[in-house]
Amino acid sequence: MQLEEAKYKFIESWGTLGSQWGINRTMSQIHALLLVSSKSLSAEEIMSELNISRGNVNMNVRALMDWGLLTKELKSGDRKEYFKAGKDIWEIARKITAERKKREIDPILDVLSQLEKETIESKDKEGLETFKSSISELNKFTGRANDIVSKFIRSDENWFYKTLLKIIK
Amino acid sequence: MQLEEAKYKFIESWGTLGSQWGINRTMSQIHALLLVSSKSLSAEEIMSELNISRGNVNMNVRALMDWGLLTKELKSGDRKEYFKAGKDIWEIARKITAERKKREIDPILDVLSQLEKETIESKDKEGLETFKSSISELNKFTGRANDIVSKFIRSDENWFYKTLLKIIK
DNA sequence: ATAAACTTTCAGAAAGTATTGAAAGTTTAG
DNA sequence: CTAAACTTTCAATACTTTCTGAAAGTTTAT
Repeated sequence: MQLEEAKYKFIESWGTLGSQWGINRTMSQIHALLLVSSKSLSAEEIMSELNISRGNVNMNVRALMDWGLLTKELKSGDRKEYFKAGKDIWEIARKITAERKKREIDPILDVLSQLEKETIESKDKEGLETFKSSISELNKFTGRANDIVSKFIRSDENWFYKTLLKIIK
Repeated sequence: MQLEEAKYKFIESWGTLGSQWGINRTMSQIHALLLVSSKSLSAEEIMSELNISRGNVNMNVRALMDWGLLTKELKSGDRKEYFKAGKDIWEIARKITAERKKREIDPILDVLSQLEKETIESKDKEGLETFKSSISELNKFTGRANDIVSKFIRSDENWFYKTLLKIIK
């Protein structure tokens, strides 16, 4: 298989994965492209590699920089901006996790804790009890999940390996 | 706050969470509704609680049953079908995890392992090396994540608590 | 057997998201 | 200063996903 074909396959799959995760397809594809590329690429090059418009490249490259997954690189004697992806998978994983925690876990935890504090009234005693206990269970679970995730975000690779050993036992 | 209002808030947030996860909003809302409900509900009741159509209820209730999150219940002397959500959060988490692993991790692992086995050719030696090492790192990482997830899916609540203690230390 | 009570299906409509491309904005070299 | 080289923005458009509702299908009681 030729390198170009292999890259294409990978970019394709990574894009699909991203879209299942609520991350836009193009954003994942740009990330994938830069992840397996040995050199940084200009907007122009990304456009032609992925057959997408200038505007689309610009938007998604900015989003990827917000996530901390891409950095700009300026080459001397060239006015173009070049983009480069960090290659450390653990760091990538931590950054994606951090961003997703912020978007997904934090808001639901807010709602759950707020609902748990709230005094809720109802004539339907059984319904009230079910509601309260469901919310309380969910809150407990989500809180724990959040603790693990937070720990992971702050961790280094080494910690992860050690923990992994403990888990797999 | 009245129970109805609290329920509505919860259903709303849960639906939003779901849609960020690539799970359809209505599906998450139906699940949320049944999760905090003390009694099982008919299609009719779900329709009017969530203001959605008969067809929509039917489709999503079936999807939820496929995920193993809902069960049908038949009441004697009544021809309607009633639906009921499992209340055990750990079990819910395991089921959702299993379903997502199947949809998300397994396919990408397939692609990654296939690409890693493949003999890839290119004149661009540096590009080739970067590609191979990225794929290999990703494959290692994804494989490990998969092991943890698989373990979790097969685990019971007890195992989870113990592991959690080890992780948090 | 059949009609009432219910469930399922699915084509078209509506809603939600992503993409384009051209115009506006910015930076830099000379 | 200004023109060329680039980046950013955003309204219009294309694409994707979800939802509706009416028709078709199924089951059950009599």
